Parts: sequence; structure tokens; C-alpha cells
Amino acid sequence: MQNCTCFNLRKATRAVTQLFDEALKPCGLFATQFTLLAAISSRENVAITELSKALVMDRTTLTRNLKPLQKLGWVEVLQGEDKRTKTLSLTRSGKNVLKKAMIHWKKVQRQVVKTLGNSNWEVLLDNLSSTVKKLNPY
Amino acid sequence: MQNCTCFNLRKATRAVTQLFDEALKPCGLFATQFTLLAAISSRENVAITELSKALVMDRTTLTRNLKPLQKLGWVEVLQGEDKRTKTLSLTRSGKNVLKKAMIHWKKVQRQVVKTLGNSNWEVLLDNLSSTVKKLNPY
DNA sequence: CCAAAATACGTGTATATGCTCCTAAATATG
DNA sequence: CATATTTAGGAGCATATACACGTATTTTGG
Repeated sequence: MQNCTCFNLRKATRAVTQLFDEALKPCGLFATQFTLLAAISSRENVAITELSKALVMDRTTLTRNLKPLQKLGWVEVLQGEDKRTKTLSLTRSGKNVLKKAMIHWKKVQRQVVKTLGNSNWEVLLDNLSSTVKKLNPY
Repeated sequence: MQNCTCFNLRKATRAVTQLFDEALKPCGLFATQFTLLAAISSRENVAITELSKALVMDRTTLTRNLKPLQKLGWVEVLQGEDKRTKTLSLTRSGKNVLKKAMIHWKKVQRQVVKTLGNSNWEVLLDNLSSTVKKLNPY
């Protein structure tokens, strides 16, 4: 099964995630959490389901992943105008953490791009994006 | 952060894993479990740490992922000659499940390759492999 | 306007992932 | 040969992921 698409993706994801987790450790957050902070930052007051669709992530997964960020006081979850929804926004503290994390993220991202080679990296990202587009109906 | 390597990998992995999970559902196993059965099948009596390194997976993660497979009677875990180690092998039942799952795997794998386009897929797999090689010291 | 359908969300359950700390066995070192 | 070090593995803890089922709110259809 050396050529299983799923296996190879998951394996590469493990390797890369460990690198990003390690790089973000000084900021006290995981790669996934950094992603969430950044995603919320660029879409203040987004609803949970809406964000989960953008991230190609199950709604309940997002809800649970938000939990530690709420506990740390980085993300605020409020009832939306539509009372069925909950809207997400960063606290001042959350914005500060994101700002600091961004520095470390840039560093590890640059390192990865350099290690893979710029053109390889570009092709990889293109392929990942198009994979998501083609496989994810939303 | 639209261009974050980690985010894009994880996102694509979620999309692809859901597809493979769905395809393997009739066999009662998840994509990850299929991978483990196949990996053990091709390396009978491999030790836990050795397999974990090959899969670029934390040793403790592998141990835990084996648990449901043991419970279902598909994988046997025995003490190795070196009494520190535990060796892994498929039971008869495990081999049967793998055989059936392989049919479904081939189908979904073909579908993904077709959807992405054969040459895109090949480039993607190459890039994933080389990413792992370059980032994983082992 | 009211009942049915659709939408947004949470909880329970289960697997997936990795770090830290601990124990047991094998190996290296003096 | 005895002890120190290395190696293999487990358990506790925390996050990541998604499905099934249930509840509340909004929208739709008559």
C-alpha cells in the first residue's frame, strides 16, 4: 500500500504537523490552534458551521477544537443575531498571541518551503488545494 | 494563512480520509486501520517501534491504534525474542478482512486518481513522499 | 398563522495523535 | 562482573477528528 493516497497524505501531515507544533511551542499553541486563530481573525463574527465548511472540518470538530482556545481566553463565542448560531471572534489576548505566533509560523513555513524547494512546494500546495476542491462538494 | 503548508495538508487529509473511511465502511474499518493491517501484512512479526518509524508515527500512537484491531481479533501482539519488544502479526480473521477491504480500497483509490487526474496524482504522491523524506530524520 | 421541514448547535461515543513520565530488558563501560 | 546507559514499551494526559442522536430556532407551505 505504498501508493495509498490516504496513507501518504496522513504520513506527510504527521511529519509536517510535528514541525509546526514544535515551532509554535514557545507561543503555547498547536498548529491547528494557530490555524483557527488566523481563520477567525480574518472573519470576525463568523458562525461555527460557516467556518467549519471553509476549513473542510466537521462542525462538531470545530466546536471541540475551540474549547481550549476559549478556556485560554483567546476566542470569544457569542450568540448570533440568528439565535441558532454562535459567532466567533478573537479577544485582545487572542490577537496578541496570534501576532506573536505569526512570527514563529513565518519562520517554520519559510524553512519548509526552502527544504522542499520553492517550485516543489508550489506544486504541492496547488495539488492539495485542487484535491480539496475536487473531493469536497461544498 | 491560505498558504500554510500544515493547514493545507491537514485540510486535504480530512477530505481524503473521509472518502476512504466511507469506502471502507462496509468492511467495518477506518482508513487508518486498513493502513495498519496492510503494513503488518507486509512485515509479519515487526516490532512496535520499528513499524512506528516506518509509518512516521509516534510509538504510543501506534500502540493505541492497535488496540481496536486486537479487540476485533485481527491483530496479534506477542512478546518478541528480545523480551523488550512486542511483535505484530495478522490473525486469519485479520487477513480475511484485509483481503475484502483491499477490493474497496482499490475502488476508492482508482476514483481519487481519476478525479485528480493521473499525472497530478503522481506529482502529488511524489511530493508527499519527498516531503516526508526531507522532514523526517529517520 | 400554524405545523412541517430545514438549519444551527451540543453531547455521547469512538478513533487518531503525540508528549511526558515510568518500568523492564539489553547493551556498553569501567 | 557490576553498574550506567540505551532501548522497547506502557499509562496518563491533552488535543484532533467525525458520526449519530437530540434540542432549539428559523423558514416554508398550506
